[in-house]
This record gives sequence, C-alpha cells and structure tokens, in this order.
Amino acid sequence: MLSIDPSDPTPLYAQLDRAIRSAIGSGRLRVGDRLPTVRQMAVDLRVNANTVARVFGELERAGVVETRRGVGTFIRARPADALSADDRHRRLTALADRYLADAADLGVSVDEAIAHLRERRAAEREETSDGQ
Amino acid sequence: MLSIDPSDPTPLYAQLDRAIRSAIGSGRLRVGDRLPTVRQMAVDLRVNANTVARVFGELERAGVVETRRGVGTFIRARPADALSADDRHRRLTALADRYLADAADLGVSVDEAIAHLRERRAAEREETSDGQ
Amino acid sequence: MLSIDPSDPTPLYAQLDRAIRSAIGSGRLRVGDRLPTVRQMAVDLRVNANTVARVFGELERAGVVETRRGVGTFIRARPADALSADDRHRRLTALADRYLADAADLGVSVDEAIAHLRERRAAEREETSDGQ
Amino acid sequence: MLSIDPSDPTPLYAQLDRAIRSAIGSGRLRVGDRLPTVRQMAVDLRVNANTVARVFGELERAGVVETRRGVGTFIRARPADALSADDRHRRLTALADRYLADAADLGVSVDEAIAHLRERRAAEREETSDGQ
DNA sequence: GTGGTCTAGACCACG
DNA sequence: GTGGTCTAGACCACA
Repeated sequence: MLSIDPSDPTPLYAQLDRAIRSAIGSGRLRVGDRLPTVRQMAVDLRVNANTVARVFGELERAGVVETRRGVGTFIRARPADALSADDRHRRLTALADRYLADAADLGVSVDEAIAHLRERRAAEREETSDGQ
Repeated sequence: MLSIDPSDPTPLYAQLDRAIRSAIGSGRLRVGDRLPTVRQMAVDLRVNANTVARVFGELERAGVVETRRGVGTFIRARPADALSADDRHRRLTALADRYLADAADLGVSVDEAIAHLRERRAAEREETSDGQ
Repeated sequence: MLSIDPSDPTPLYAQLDRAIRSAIGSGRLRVGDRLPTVRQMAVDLRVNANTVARVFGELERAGVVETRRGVGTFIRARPADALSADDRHRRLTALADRYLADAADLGVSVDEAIAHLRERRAAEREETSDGQ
Repeated sequence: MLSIDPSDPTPLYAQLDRAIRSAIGSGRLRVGDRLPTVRQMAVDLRVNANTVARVFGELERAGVVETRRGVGTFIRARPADALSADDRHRRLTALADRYLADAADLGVSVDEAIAHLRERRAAEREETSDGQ
C-alpha cells in the first residue's frame, strides 16, 4: 500500500511521511485505523525500524496520529481538518503552480500535464480495485 | 530561470542537476548555449559555489555539458540524449504523484486537484493575454 | 489524590513511584494506611494494572510498603525513612529548577515567576476562605 | 552551561530540549547566537551525537533554531515571542500550579516553595557572575 | 569541518 | 508484542 523508492534522492523518512499523510488525506487510511507496527512496516518497506519510528514520532507530534503505549499507532485526524478553506486553497495553488512549473521544465505543456494526471487517476483506481 | 527550494528535503545538488537537465530536455537550453558561471549561478541560487561546481562536474562527466577553460560551460548534448521520452514520462509521473500526494494531504481529491489545475491554466492564459 | 500526567515524557512508573513516596514523605499517607488496590488505582489513574503492580512491587522490595496477601497493601515505612530531609531538599530543587526552566521558555524571568507564585498563593487563600 | 542528569528518568532529549529553550528564554542564549556543534555538545554532555542532532532537528522544526547547512545551528527566535500575553499567562499559571502541587506532595508549603525559589535565584546569579 | 540520514542492535516502558 | 530511547558508527550533503 505504501511504497518507498530508495533510489529517489528524497530522504526515506520524508517519502514515508508524505505517503502516510497522502493515504490519510485520500481516505485509504481512516480515522481510528491502526497503522502496521513499526517493525512490520520496516520489514515491508525494507527500511530500518528506527526510520519508521522517527516518522511515527513526527506524525504524533503533528497530531496526525496517536500512539497508545504498548498497543499501537492509530490515525487520529485528517491533517487537513485543521486548515481553513482559505488556507487550503492557497496551499493547493502553491502545489499546482509548482507542479506546472516543474512540468514546464520538462518541456511539458499545461494541457499535457493535466492529461498525465488523468492517467495517474486511472492507474490509482485500478490499483484500488485490485486491492478490494 | 532555474530555481532551488532550500526547504525541500531533496538535496540541493539533486535539485540543480534535475533543473539543468530538464531545461535542456525541454529546449529552454539548447546545444551550444553557455551556462552562467559557477559563481554567478551560486549567487543567483543562493547556494555555495562548490555545490554548483560539483553539479557542473557531474554533468560534464555525463557528457551533458562541456567546459572550455577560461571561456565557460556549454551545453553539449542534444535534448534527445539528455532526456529520452521514457525518462521524460517517468519524471512526469513522479511529479504528478507528488502533486497528488500533497494534495491528498490537504484533503483534496484527485478530481479536485485536476479541476484546480484547470483553474490555474485559465488564470495563466488571462495573465498572458493581459501582458500582450 | 495521586496524579499522573501522560503527556509528561517521564515514564508513568517513575511518576507513580515518586507520587507515592512524596505522599508518604509529606504525611498525606501514614504508616499503616492502606493503599487502594492495584486495579482500583489503575482505573483511577487510567494506567495499566501491570504498571501499578510493578510500582507496588518495587516499593515493597524497598521496604516502603508491605503487601498482606488477600488483605491489601499498607504503608510500612515512617516518613523519615522514606524521605530524608536531604532527599526532600534535592527533590524540591529539581521541581524548582523545572519550573524556572519552563517559565524561562515562556520568556518569564525568575523574578516574574516568583511574583506569579505569590499571586497564586493569594488566589488559593481566597478560594479557601470562600469555601469555609 | 547546559547540563543533563543521566540518572533523571526524564529522557535525555527532553532534558536537553528544555535546557536549550530555557537558556534562550532567560537570555543566556540570544537571537543569532551560534550553538555549539552537535558533536561538541555531545562530548560535553556525554551523550550520543544522534541524541543532540535529534533535539536540534526538533527545535528547527519548531522554529526555535535555524540550521545553516554546513555552517552551524543558530538561535532564531525566542520561542515565547509567538505567544500572546494571554496565552503566556495561562501557561505560566499551569506551570505554577503544577509546581505548587508537586511541592505540596513533598509536604512543602507554598511559602516554603517560594522561599526555595529565591534560593535558586541566588544560586543562578552566583553561577552567572562566576561565568563572567 | 558543519549538520543530516540511515543502519544495526541493545534495552526500557507499557499492555 | 507494542512503541520509545539510546548508542555506535557509517556515509552523505554542504561550506
């Protein structure tokens, strides 16, 4: 479900943080769901357990996740729920502009960039229905 | 022209390498074009000159640019050599997935994220026609 | 009567151990007094019964309490044994330093921190006389 | 200047975090000051460098400190400056009440607790003038 | 030389 | 068995 690319120069912990937040934001993980254990996730992602524990710790401090001592780690909130609609819109615009700018650097037009997103949407839906 | 985001956990050198290759791949930089000097680029990007120099060195070893002593650094490779269609597609997918993941963290669905891009496209077109 | 702060990074067992010893040292618990049962205390403090049991066990080994099978756990040591004047002074210093450090983090000087305590003292006295 | 007590059950990283914030809040460290290097502080406090690095990282995320890549770590802001006067007062009251409650557990009256703080103030002033 | 990331592996606190 | 803390030590990015 979550995946890490060790050849990506982005630090592993940052990739995992983004992956978990994204899974929550998209509804693949829901409030109250239990995350895999630190050690299990470490095995699955072929990453050191400390790296996973570090991410869990940061998500806890951020209020995204709640850890119950000796029990496990649970989704606590959709991170976005703390944001005002205005703030959300502003941040989304920043993300969109970064995406378009990076795509332009690749020589990809806005229309192509949007078309590509539709492809990704289709790909995700297939994965999701595979999983069910 | 090129931009670096110091708050992105991706290492500066990886960001710069990618930015230069993208500019070549997209045709914004063409074979024979001269790059800014190491020091100039370091100042522009607010990055240490050693970091820029290392990226130039790696690009030279990769055959993407050519350094003529006392003259400057020039684009050597054709866009096709610098970035295959396959590479381009792979990178675009990485960008799209990052955009979708970050949008999901904001609680924004894929469909909304795409719709938002359309808005941005419309906004850009207006700005462009305003400017003419 | 005893209190535990789950958000304090100090381990629960250390908090509980300290709380019980303090209560004895201060005379709030006296020799011969019966402690609540492990389970009752676990419920009251919202802590796992094993954690309470372990603290009781350590206190027993230290000679501070005595467990009479099927009857309950009783305070055994005299206050003087449980907490020497020296210990008391050392602990008070630790508490004071923590208070001053946390106050400093809020940008509050030592003098202001002391002044604030005087206010609290006044407030408490009012409450107390109100209650009478 | 900063000190850690390895026998205190409070985690080392929490002790260090409090110590640094306190030093900033009390003015012993000022905006723009450079902190000792991670490795130096690790040696001084007889703690692993990773533990220090972890605290620096958390302080950076909290905006208390700024790290300049390859240069060092600098005080960025007095953490308290982000707080409203109201908020500060509320938190100070919580701290004071905790101190008084813990002191009461030790059998120490409010007046004694205040007197003890005055002692600590005197002790700190001596240390400070020794250092000059 | 600076800080940052990651690993391996020990030991602790908690349920 | 759960997560949390700490250590030792490697290697990387940056100035």
